Amino acid sequence: MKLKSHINHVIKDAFVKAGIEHEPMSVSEATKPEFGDYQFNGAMALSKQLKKNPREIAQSILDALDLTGILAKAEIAGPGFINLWLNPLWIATQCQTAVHDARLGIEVRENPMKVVVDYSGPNMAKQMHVGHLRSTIIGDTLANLLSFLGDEVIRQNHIGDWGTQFGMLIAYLEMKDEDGSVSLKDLEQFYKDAKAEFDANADFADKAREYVVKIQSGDAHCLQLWQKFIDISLGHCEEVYDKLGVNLTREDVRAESFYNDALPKVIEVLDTKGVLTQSDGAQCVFLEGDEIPVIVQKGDGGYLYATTDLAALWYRAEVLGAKRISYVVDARQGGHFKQVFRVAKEAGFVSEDVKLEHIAFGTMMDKGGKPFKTRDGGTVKLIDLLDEAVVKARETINNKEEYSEEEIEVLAKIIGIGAVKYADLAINRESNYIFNWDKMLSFEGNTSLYMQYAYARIQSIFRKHNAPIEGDIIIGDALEHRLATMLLRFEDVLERAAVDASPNQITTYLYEMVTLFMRFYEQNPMLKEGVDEKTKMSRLQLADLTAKTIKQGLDILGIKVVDKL
RNA sequence: GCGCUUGUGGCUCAAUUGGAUAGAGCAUCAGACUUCGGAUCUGAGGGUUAGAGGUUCGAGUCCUCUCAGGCGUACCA
Repeated sequence: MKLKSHINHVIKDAFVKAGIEHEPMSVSEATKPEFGDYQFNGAMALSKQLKKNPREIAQSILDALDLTGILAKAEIAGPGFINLWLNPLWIATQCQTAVHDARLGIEVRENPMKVVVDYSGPNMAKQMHVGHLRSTIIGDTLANLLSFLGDEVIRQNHIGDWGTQFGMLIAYLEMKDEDGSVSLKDLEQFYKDAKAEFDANADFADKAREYVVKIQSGDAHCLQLWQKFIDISLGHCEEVYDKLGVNLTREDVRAESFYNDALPKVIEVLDTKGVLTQSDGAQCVFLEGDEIPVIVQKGDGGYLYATTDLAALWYRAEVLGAKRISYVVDARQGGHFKQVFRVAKEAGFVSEDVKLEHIAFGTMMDKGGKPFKTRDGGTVKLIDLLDEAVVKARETINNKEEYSEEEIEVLAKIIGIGAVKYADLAINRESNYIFNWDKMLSFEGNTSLYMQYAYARIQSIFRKHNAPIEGDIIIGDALEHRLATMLLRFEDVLERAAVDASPNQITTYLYEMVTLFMRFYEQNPMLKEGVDEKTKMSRLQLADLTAKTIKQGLDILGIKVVDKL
């Protein structure tokens, strides 16, 4: 239900009827229940242009307003606000439709867009660490969201599988002379060992350097070793994706190496366009207003990540045909993307109508506000963090005796992983994020468990009711009115979150909606004695729509729900 | 130095993109239980939105300056 847009239409009609030729601004949700459900603030903005008192303008809009359909009441307040009340009958009908619809009344986009979402992007030489968490889950949420709304989403995992370090790594893998399944269990250790060998053994170091060249020139033996290494390393990532419940597969991988052959072509195109400048031996693109150039080829002929990114942009725009390309990458790379995007457009790798965006996010911090590290100062492996989350989640489960060991295992996974994801997605992605176990595993406040609890409670009511639910939704009191309106806002919230690529708009909405439900639930009994059948059925359906909205919302965030906690 | 970015109750975060009296949770204090699962709900106190100017009907939000933090800053990604 595009609620806002429906109300905007009513306003627009009033504008036409009142003879106001300006395009009305959009209505917004009322800031307080006393001010109705929605408010229109456009009268003040128009007052200068029309050279009229804002209250007079508001009055003329009000006089022309159709109060027979969506809207039931409208009032002028303050300097010229128009407060709008929705028609309870209309709300009820819409909720009724939504609760019986698999998509909860949310339309599939009429004009789907082809969108590339670039996220996760682990380095194959290392194990995934906490720094990859945010990119992976924010990107996955964005992809889920756009795809739910009807866009054609192409997930891209731009893994780092190319570069000088791989010469050393495969030379070491060869030296170990085994299939890698043992030695590559811990990539961190493997890297350290290889480096130690590199520093201590001159022959090995020579071989490592030789292997770098050999991989790049397509030597079969070295490529085979390299492939084996990448397969095992990627397998580690997939284990993490699996635990996280992230929708990334091998088909989504377009590694750095994938663009290798296109790199000379990138330079050639830049040269043809005449934007290439040689500076200190390197091939550079100088952008107007920027002091630092984009270096696309090193003095020794090697290519850089800007070159690969340009090739990737070309591939995504021209081959894949994307009209929106979203990079979910750490905010610290803002400068890099700003430059690369400019070069891509100026050199024509990407046409003007393609939207390029850097979905930046802040760094993960510990409780003290410092970068998140292990006790001895090392990076925290993502897999360890997730395993710890499951262990901690298990501790929060009450009444363990009611469940089998297997059930507890499943529950702990859903709760633990869900908590980690929700806590991250619930804050504005651009600010730094303070990681706090106690907070994320709490049942209070804007946490995944509060949502889970509400969901489970509703399911519990249905188990108890255990009979068909029929009849109409009837908006009985102010609280039901607010809850129903809130439920109908879901699509507007999703649309907005999609435009801004900000998952926290979804979590904020879910939290407010669930809070409203909890209040409704305290005040409006369903199965208790003395509730007449019609009211009971109506309330059960509101509860049902609430549960379905929670489930759908969490599903977009990549979080599962459970019927029993 | 230059550039980007952030600054909101003790703490962690919101604020519908310029709208009404800046909202939540935690913590503190006070209430509601023979519970449709109290892992809940109700209420109270706590704010000059870092500071100073400006723009306008209206500013946490936009502009300028100051202060404080974070990040980036030529051949790593």
